[in-house]
Amino acid sequence: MGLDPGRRSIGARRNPDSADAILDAAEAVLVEAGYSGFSIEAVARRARAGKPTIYRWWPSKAALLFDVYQRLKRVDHPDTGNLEDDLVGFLKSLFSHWRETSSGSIFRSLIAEAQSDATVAAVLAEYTKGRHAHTGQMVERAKARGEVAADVDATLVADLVASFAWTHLLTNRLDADETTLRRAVGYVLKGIEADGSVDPAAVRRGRRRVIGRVTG
Amino acid sequence: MGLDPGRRSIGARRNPDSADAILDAAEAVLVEAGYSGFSIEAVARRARAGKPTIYRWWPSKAALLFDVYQRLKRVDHPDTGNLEDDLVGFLKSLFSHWRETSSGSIFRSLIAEAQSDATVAAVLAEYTKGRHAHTGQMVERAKARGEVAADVDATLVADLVASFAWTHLLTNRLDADETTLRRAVGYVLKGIEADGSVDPAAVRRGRRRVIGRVTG
DNA sequence: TCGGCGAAACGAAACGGCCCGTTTCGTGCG
DNA sequence: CGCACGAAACGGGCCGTTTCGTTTCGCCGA
Repeated sequence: MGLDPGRRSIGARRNPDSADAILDAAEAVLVEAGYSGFSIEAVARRARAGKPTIYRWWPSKAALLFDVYQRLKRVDHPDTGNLEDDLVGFLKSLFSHWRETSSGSIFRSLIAEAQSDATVAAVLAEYTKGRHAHTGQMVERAKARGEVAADVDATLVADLVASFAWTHLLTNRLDADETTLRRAVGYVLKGIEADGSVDPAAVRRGRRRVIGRVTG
Repeated sequence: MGLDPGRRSIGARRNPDSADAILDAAEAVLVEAGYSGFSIEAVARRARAGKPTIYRWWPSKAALLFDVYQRLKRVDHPDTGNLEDDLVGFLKSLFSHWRETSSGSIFRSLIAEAQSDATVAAVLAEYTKGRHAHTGQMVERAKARGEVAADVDATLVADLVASFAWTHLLTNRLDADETTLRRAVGYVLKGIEADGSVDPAAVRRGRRRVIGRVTG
């Protein structure tokens, strides 16, 4: 990960469970006081630990955040044999995971931190790249089934779906119901014209009418 | 907006251009030092102004940020008569606007700030709600043209497109070329099965049946 | 028309408070 | 002994507020 390089290095004699206590405290502080109240000093106070101890194990606030986030393991998403169900299930469980554990707050904080710390941004970029690849596998499986065309950009589809999740996390809209999630995924997979109920002539008419009404 | 309530109130005698100088300084500090270097004291130093002057006019750092952002007017997007072109043009000009002015840095900072300040989050939510409505108008126009079904959720489409823009801003990926933007918009409008030659039977097999679509 | 007065906004400086990241010191344990 | 630890304190920065003396106008009476 690159954010906690020297951790558990060879020379380290011991680390009883103070590290775990610190991670516990960090999570608690983050949940109770929010990102604005999340400081190394606050974590140290809560863990009854010294600041130098924290700095010995984590080089930055973000590294600590990242470790806290990764402690909360995420459920792996089953292969339903159908891309839409795969993606809806993914969003559903991700939303509830973010809502019902402290993961949501922590990940929000990580994204915020990345906006003011380039090294965090780099780590976050690498992490999300991996996540996108993972989500993209759902599309790849659909390709293998012949469900979608082989030239579909799986990463881009993952990007669209993950982007939807990110902004809903960042703007306190994790309460979207399954119908909305399914509709959103449906748009990406089948488009908004999917059932062909639209008069093609009208569409063609609309496309030709390009002139005029510029400034809006 | 609610973030700068007393500004230019009746009793205010004058505000020569110190306010503008402060906004200029704020923008400059943000561009040169980034969000992490953006502090009221730094802005005051740069503007050769006193901190109380800044606090007299803006109640918080975020309010100042918001004013700086709104000073940079955005081009209104022309009606091309075609939804795909409307949305691609929207993304293209938004990306270049974020890339080539300081708007990108500022908006990133606003989003980050919203993660630790609830009042900022509320203002940002209202702002983006309005932006979504604006983007949704493109879909509504397409409905009026008969280009898309009348029961399409215009806000949700706007949400998908804007989410894509947000995450690309937040993860330093504003360099997407027009092909990628067009492909992303194409997925949302026409689905991922539209751009390739795929066996329709296989598609239908994988697809869930859509029932009861109401036509306009 | 003009001069002066006072209110309001200003720049500068300093306040207590919090947090940063680091250093020092005494303790406990292998 | 050697090392990790908790605790305390370091200088530095920014927070939001207060105080102080100055400047800039609007108002009003001469």
